[in-house]
Amino acid sequence: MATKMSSEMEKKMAEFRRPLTVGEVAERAGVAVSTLHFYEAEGLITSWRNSGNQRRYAREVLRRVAVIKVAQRTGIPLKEIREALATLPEKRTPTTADWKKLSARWRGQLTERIERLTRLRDQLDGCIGCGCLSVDSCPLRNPGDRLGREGAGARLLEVQ
Amino acid sequence: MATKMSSEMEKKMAEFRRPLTVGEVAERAGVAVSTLHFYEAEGLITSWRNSGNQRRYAREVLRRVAVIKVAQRTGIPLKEIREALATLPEKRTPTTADWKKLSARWRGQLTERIERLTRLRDQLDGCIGCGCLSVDSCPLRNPGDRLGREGAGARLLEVQ
DNA sequence: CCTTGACCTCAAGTTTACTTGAGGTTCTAC
DNA sequence: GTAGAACCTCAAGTAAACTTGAGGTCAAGG
Repeated sequence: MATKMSSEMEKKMAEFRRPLTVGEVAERAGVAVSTLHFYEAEGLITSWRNSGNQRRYAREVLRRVAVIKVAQRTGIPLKEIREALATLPEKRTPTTADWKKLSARWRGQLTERIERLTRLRDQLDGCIGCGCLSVDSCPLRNPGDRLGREGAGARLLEVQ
Repeated sequence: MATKMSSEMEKKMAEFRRPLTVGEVAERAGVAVSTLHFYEAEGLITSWRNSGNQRRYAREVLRRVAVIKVAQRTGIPLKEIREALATLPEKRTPTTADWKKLSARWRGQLTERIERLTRLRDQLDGCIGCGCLSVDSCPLRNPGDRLGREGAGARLLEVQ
């Protein structure tokens, strides 16, 4: 009984397993076909070819592309994304735990970015108050009260 | 008595008024000389030339460059920065109020960016919880519960 | 005076993340 | 079996924000 199923059901399962074409992946993932070509060339995703040299994708690629997009939105460059993705197992389909690791890693970076921007906004608030961005007294100009003798005003800001 | 001053004092005032060379501006502003050339070509800063065709800058340029850097850190492209700077009065040296307007404008954009990133982080948190980034159920994949019929999953995210 | 460091211009190169185009092949549906 | 959509490769283009390089001028100190 458990091994029996309707031919309808079989069809659906076959459909679910069917590999995807670039066009399908592009549409479902919301990216251009050329982007998928590009990601493949950059080693971010993989595919195999059918007899006519056309790309075929496992459904997993959809999640991968989604992850790439999310990571990008957090401001992470593709290079780093590729490195992070490289930590995923190649043999088996990545598990929940695998994806969790990536999420956690990026969450940290995202938090850092948010904090940096928030600090900047607070300082900008102060500067609205004082109307300044003054060369001598503005925290945006002179973080940590270094009075720019070394002429590193703006640069120090970037580092912080 | 009020009109008298030592020659030392006079020297200092003269020094303070003295226009700056590119090299000086570069060092004090913490940017490369080539960057200043570039900013000038882009209409972000201005200078005049001495008899030997070398650039000379008013001290005000230091504040301008600082403002540019701050704006950039909030993620605003040079194009927009140029437009914002163009609202400053050309005749007189910008006042506190003038700079305030810019700060306020950018503060808004900065806040928006922070909020966007924070939302993203919250969603990522959810996804760490569910370990997913699942095609069907993850808010990062399907914002606003649109189930991607239109295949606009990831793209919609960008817009939001 | 003369050297040396600071400047000058203009063109071209760099990085990131893709897109566009040309020229040609494959697939699908009628 | 044929039209038209979808696919292929490879080179080149794009945008942002600068940097680098070549070839030449200017200025300040000894």
